[in-house]
Amino acid sequence: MGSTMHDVARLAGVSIKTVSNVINDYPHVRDVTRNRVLDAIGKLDYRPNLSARGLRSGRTGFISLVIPAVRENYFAELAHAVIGQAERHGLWVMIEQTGGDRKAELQAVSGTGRPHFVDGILFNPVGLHPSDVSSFDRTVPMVLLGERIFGGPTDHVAIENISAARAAVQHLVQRGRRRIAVVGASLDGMEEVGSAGLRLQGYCQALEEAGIPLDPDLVRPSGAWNREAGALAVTGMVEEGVDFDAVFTLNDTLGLGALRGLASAGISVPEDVALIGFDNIDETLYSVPSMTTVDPGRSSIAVTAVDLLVERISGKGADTPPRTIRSSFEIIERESTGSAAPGIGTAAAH
Amino acid sequence: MGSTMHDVARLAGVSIKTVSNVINDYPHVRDVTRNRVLDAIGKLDYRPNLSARGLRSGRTGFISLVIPAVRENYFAELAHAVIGQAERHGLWVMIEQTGGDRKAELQAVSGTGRPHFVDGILFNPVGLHPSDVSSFDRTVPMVLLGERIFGGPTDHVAIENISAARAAVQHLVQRGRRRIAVVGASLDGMEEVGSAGLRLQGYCQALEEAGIPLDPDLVRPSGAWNREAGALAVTGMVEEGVDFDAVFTLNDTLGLGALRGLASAGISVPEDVALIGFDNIDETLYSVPSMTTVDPGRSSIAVTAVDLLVERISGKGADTPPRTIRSSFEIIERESTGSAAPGIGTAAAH
DNA sequence: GTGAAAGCGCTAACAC
DNA sequence: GTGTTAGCGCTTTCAC
Repeated sequence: MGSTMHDVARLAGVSIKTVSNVINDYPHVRDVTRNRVLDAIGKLDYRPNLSARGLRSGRTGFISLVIPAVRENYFAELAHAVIGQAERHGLWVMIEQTGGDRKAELQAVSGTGRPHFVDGILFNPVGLHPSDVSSFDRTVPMVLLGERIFGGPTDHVAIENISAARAAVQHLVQRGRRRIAVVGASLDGMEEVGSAGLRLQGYCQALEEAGIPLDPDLVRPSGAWNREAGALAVTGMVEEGVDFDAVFTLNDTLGLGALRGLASAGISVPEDVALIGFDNIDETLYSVPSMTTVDPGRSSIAVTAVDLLVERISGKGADTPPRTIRSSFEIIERESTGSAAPGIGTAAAH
Repeated sequence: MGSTMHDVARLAGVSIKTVSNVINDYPHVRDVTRNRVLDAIGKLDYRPNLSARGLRSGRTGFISLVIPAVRENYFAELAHAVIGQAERHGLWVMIEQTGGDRKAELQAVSGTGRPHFVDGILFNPVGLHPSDVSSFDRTVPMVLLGERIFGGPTDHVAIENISAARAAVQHLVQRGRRRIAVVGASLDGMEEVGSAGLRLQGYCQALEEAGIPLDPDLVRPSGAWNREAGALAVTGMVEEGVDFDAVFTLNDTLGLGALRGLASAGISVPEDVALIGFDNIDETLYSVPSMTTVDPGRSSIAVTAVDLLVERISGKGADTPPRTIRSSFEIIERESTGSAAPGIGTAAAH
């Protein structure tokens, strides 16, 4: 083990309290004393023991970020933003992965079985039912990200899934597309309040507004939201001879896979088929063709969420009722919906 | 605060020691007693306080993974693998980002100023000099990942940068390419032992073996190893009228950017220019065209590294000298170097 | 097989 | 402005 406060105090010829004062930036310490202490700290290579501090103060300086998987780009970028903002508040972030599984999410967030450790939780649910809010851990502050789970006991930074998805489809409609496929959800799941259900609702609303009838053949479920599923969804449509001139993938990763699938099928984007994604992950800028997508305001989500959490942790506004902040989205137009005449290729073959 | 061991002990009608025994799976506890304790734990929703446990036992159950940025796909995938393997040993992982900056890396890993907390450190250096090993924190077990920094005081899971890079270039040579550009390093930095320098050495060796003279115009430095830099590097060559029929990007992200840049320039891959990357990140499978790359054996690196670290933490083999494990690499051939006649396009214009 | 008690390193009253 | 001291919740040695 390393040296302790006592060692530092002894070497500096002061009491342990003074050492503590210096470390915690307590203002009323004379410069001479402070320097003596800092000297001793340097000499001994002293580092505070976080366990002891946590035990005593009830604060550990850690928050946890509960997400499906860092490996998914959207969450990697979210984590990046969260870590950065947390650092500004002097907080460390530990990442807890759930795999998007409802049970694992409940486990992570109900606190059951989880040792008591973090000062707060940032939670991006994916598989949860709205009724699950009742089993949230109430003993530690929590902020919800992403989904809109209304009436929960916690603060919530919500993505405007429905209106953002509607805007995405409107973007395609405005470019003359009529046979717009959606990848990543099934009509059965539309009642659900996860991203899938909500974004699908937005899709339906946009079609209705444009007077385009809903064609079930164009609604393509996909198990996971990964590249493989995206590729399979579009090649599936091609094999089945489904006629389509545009694709709205419910996230960018599906979109990147779809782009890949379309290329394999010899379908050119955006000439034959236009494509729009959702998330604005880094890669969409560098795909071939670059991908039009919906930016859900990820970095502002991270900043807002961390700030809300810090406020709750600090106890300020303990009596403030749960707040819901809606993040603002934006369509980022790139090549995959750019220019060119719509509806040739597979669509023309119809 | 939640309930403590005392509460559980009182409710179960046993002593605090017995509760501790149950929690820590101490074998000699009667089933009746154990069940009574477990009941009480359930009723009180008791969760052990990790700070207290850490303070008392000297173990926190956390290891830290020090990487440039989760946001970079390679590291996101590495983190994923590490978290999974750590879980198997009952360890949590906290991610520390350095931005690839030498100072930040030293800071993260020298321990100076960092509170004493984790049981072990997994460190993937990127900007470090070999001499920096002297300032490593020796008070906590550490395993180095990736670079080959010889003679350090720690275990080390090394990527075979030189031979893997040589194999990548050989792969291009075998497909008839002669004007092979390399993106991501400069000849000035070849003496350095970072990934860039080592991989560049492999490039040079392969050329020499193939009897291809080194053309400085084909060695393209790039500040960062991101998509943008990859795109700029290839468009830069096109604008300068440099003749090339293949590109070796020192990582996949550069490669994805290069693919994008080549597409923008109207150069087709692999017909005009073949491309090979390094890392085998998920996306290379779904890029258009799919990307040939070097798989450095990431998941086995993660498993090996965590296992080595756990061994050091547990104190087993405390007298074992530092070990270096070399991970085995593999060329994953995909479309970007597949088929087709080499050296047309820009190369033919030469 | 279970209990009593010491103490890990720190923070925060409270004295002075 | 600095020192004394109690105790956070747990593990662990040692009795019994």
